[in-house]
Amino acid sequence: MDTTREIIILDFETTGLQPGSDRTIEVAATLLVDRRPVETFSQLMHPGRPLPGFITALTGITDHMLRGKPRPEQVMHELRRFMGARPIVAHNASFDRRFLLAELARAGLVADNEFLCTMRLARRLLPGLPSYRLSALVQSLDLQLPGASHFHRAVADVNHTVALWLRLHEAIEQHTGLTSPSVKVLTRLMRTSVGQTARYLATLALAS
DNA sequence: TGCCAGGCCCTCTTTAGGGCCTT
Repeated sequence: MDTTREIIILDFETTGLQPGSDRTIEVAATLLVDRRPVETFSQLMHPGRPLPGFITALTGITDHMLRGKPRPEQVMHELRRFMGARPIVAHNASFDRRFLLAELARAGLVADNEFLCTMRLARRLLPGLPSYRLSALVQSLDLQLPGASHFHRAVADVNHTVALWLRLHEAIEQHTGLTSPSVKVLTRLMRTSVGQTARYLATLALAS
């Protein structure tokens, strides 16, 4: 699927950093059609163990909030249907990709969706910023959203990632004239070294 | 028992090391 006309913006909250031993506790996924949010899937999940104190402090999610919630492997079936084969966008996408594949595998599912990373794209399209963590980008690019100020909750982080995704499209259009870059172009851009980005964007501008 | 990721990115680099980013 080489078009970004329909795309999924994804974010997981988890019990830690290791997909092999940690579990997902919250997911949010927003379907964008022609860059407009159409539908959001979100769900808290019970990881089957008490939350580390650090995670409760980071996310605000408590054991009490997860009581009675479905296990991740139950939620993955619904998430898989919601995402379909659409490309997936996430901030530091390798993290969410590894957790998605691990939880899908526990549910007996697989996925081969393309992944696009707003952090890697931002480093190339918006160079010179002091930090590329999501909260810092939201602040430095003035992307704050009403009612979505709590970072490290899945829906809020997805909403901020949507805003960043749209801002990155503005930058691509400014540099190249492309209004709807393909997955292939965005993947190539992500894999271009930071130092070679200007050259690649110039190539795209000439071709468009 | 003790320890615990993975991958990108920069630079005082490439026979490497450390910081960043995700939770």
